[in-house]
Amino acid sequence: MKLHERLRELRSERGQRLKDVSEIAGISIPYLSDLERGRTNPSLETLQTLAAAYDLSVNDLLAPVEFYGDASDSALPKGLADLLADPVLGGHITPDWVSSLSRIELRGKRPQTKEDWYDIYRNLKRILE
Amino acid sequence: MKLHERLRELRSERGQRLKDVSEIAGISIPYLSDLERGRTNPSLETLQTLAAAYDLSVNDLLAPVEFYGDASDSALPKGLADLLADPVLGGHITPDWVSSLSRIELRGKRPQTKEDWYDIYRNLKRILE
DNA sequence: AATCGTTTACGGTCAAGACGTAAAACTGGC
DNA sequence: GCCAGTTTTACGTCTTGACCGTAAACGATT
Repeated sequence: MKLHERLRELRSERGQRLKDVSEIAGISIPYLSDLERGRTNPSLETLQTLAAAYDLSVNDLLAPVEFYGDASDSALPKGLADLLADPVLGGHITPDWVSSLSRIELRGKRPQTKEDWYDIYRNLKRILE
Repeated sequence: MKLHERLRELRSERGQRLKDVSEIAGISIPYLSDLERGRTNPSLETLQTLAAAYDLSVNDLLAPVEFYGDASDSALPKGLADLLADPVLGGHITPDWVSSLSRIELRGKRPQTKEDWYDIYRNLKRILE
């Protein structure tokens, strides 16, 4: 997901108009429109005021955004790829689950084996679906 | 922690010189120095190349950085905040775990109750630690 | 002190962030 | 259909500040 898509998502999620966010954030309407269409990028300072307008931290605002060369989306975690390749255990796992699972990590550490991934998958599935 | 402190931290952690990072990232030495002293802020694009130079995602680079008006607590998923407030179940959960758990979602959906969060936490902890 | 390696200070430039105005694209009512 | 009102987009302009090059300052070693 690109940054400008994220920005539009946040606003439409809340059912706000450009005018509303513009007034809250103190940013002009045309510029907001430009940002949401990817015509230009916000400075870090503008990012902060936008995050504040949506009551988010900058980190949370950026969390779903894939930057070019992001380590996480270039390759699947090792064991997860194995799980997906396993027709019986992982053959039916959908792409949204893959992207959800791919984000799991603690200080750069991740599950290693396909069994571990499967275990996590089943546990999350039980709770989230 | 300010962004410029974070940048200096990353470089000194790795024992690199301005020259080293400069060559890896393709950024001039004086400008790197400026960034690390807070004389100027990087553009989002420069942030990405810096994150790549340190082999981090942009989110991980920014994770310890406190922006003005950070509202990270308000962005915590509902039940997760409850879990953290629970002294016996969640009192000992560390910040890196919180940020790790916060990323869990499927198509915008997340665990709702503190019991669900705790269940996931224990399951992940067993595998990741 | 002199030389070498590293970091900082300082100006200049030019891309692009941000805005204002105005046109375009909806939306609903008549 | 047409028209009024609202919301979004296109475009031109200004101005800030990101980024660089050069040179000076700092430090260590001999």
